[in-house]
Amino acid sequence: MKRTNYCGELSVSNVENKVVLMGWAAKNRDLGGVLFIDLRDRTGVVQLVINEQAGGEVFSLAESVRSEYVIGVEGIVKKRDPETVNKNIPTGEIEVIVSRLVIYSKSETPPFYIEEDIDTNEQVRLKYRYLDLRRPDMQKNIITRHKVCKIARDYFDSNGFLEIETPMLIKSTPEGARDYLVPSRVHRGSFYALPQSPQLYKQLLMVAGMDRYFQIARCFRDEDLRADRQPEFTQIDLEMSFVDIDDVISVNEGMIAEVFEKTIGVKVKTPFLRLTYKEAMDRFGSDKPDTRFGLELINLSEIAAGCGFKVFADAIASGGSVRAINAKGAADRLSRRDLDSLVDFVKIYRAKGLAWIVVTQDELKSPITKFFTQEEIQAILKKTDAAAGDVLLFVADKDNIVFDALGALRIEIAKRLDLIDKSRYNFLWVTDFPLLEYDDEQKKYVAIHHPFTCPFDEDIDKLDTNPLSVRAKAYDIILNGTELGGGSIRIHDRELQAKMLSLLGFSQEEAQERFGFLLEAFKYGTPPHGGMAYGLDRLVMLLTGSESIRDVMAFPKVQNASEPMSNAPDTVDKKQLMELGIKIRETQ
RNA sequence: GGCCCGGUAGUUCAGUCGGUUCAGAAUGCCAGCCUGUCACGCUGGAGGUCGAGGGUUCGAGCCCCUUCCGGGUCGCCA
Repeated sequence: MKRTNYCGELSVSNVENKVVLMGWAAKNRDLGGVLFIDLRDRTGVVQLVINEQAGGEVFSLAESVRSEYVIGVEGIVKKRDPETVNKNIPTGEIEVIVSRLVIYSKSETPPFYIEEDIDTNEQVRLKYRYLDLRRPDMQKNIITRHKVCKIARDYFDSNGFLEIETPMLIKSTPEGARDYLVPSRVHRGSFYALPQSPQLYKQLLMVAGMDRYFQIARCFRDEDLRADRQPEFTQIDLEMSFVDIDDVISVNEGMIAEVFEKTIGVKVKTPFLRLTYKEAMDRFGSDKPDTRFGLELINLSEIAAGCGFKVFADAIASGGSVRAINAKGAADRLSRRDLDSLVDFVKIYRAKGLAWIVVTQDELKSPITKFFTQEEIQAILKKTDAAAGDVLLFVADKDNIVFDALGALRIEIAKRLDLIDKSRYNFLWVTDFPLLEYDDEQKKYVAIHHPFTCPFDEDIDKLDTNPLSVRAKAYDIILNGTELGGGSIRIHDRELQAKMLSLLGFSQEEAQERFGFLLEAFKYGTPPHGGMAYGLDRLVMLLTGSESIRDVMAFPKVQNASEPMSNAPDTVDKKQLMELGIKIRETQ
């Protein structure tokens, strides 16, 4: 038998056609003299009908079919009687009257139902991932992922980009995430690293005159996992020559618009909103703000400076700030107990506490109002636009703690009060990031983006005098509070690159040792260039409405970075280790 | 590394104060019956290392300790 059609593609237009279908038996309904089987393949399900009188052999064979048997059938497509139409499935108007049936393989009873919206422990799903992936919603996710890749490829191709592969076995980079290392057999004691991103190679491709590059690139970072983070993930990576920020942004807005329209039919408006890093932090306490709801931060430092409440006054005196969120009209939805739990919530972010004022018609309920003068209280109420029914929530600390705590609190409150409109797709760019930050632990400057990011032209002078004030030509693209991707214009000047590396604490020798090949390349004519990279998995996660990146990866890893189906990683033969010159040392 | 949540039939879960009724439900599975079902129905049946180990107790699914596994999160992720 040779397949003629897919199950889900049959319709009334196929009525009276003789068809051959292949797939998995999803459900049997044995009524005695007539037997129904739902046949499922990638495209959907269709009902098979086997009548007893149609032929004893086919019927008895069909009676032995169990869930997930792989079968092939030949039959005639028939229109169903109106009273037997199933409106719940797309093929519900027709059915296939089976005349031949082949069982290609039997199946043990699967450990969970092969259907949408199962309520099964993820551990079990991952152990039997091939069964999980057989479920329609997982198939949809994987198909969407394929479409995104295809659309991105076509888009970049038609915009003059070349798809170029870069190596997976590369030199270890000293900064950034922890590398996955691969021992070299030939060079005993030496290691390759798996790429955290194709960063240096794509820049070298620009030096090589490829002009526009893209790649759907696998990347590796040996860091702890999250719902939206895997140690092995995929980037849509691109780089362009002779461009500045606006060029990169507009090419990418076009790509995103096309992806959203062609996958989920959402028309996104371009150009996207742009926020500077400073504005994003001031208003949302985050460099990846979710703008689907309000609850913006309000800076009360001016009012609180020198006030009678020591916690506030001290925070400001030591260079920090006091900021607040006004949860409008939430007074009757946030009980005293809820407020206590919010106090605990902000402590996760190292805030020492959370002060609050509940505004009612005739009084202010709060543990802190007694520390303020009437004037100060009035100023606070005015600045926060407080009205009866509002709840004001304050954090006072160093700026970064205030932002972390209130930024997270903002989202937490929005979730609890159900303020988020899930039908919206709020894209925005965050720009004007600082180039550097000071790492107290390492006692040195570190690049916020990476060491190849170009500073603002007008800030270059300040590299020597006030490095922390230098802005970077970097940009992140944010969707609904998730960082989808980011990039930058790169340094293309050898001197400036060398200066950056020295500012980051690399000695001349170290810089030469680690990045010598890049600096060397820059001697030979380097075009101005820049680009960006998307987290493909996150993008698909948002497109499919998935809660976890694992739901859009065929074979993801779990929190301890292992893979439950194959049980990777695993020990290897002594012989393999011998060849590599590796000995496992027991640690205590 | 820290914090929070979870682990009981194949699956999803309930299990009160530690005690008879505590080895339970639903679903799935198996068998029989059934000619229009589509969550088919009816009758019957099988199915358990209560994650593991230790402790307290006359007695532990339940209390205590240790440990393993999974999820979330902080740190980490240029």
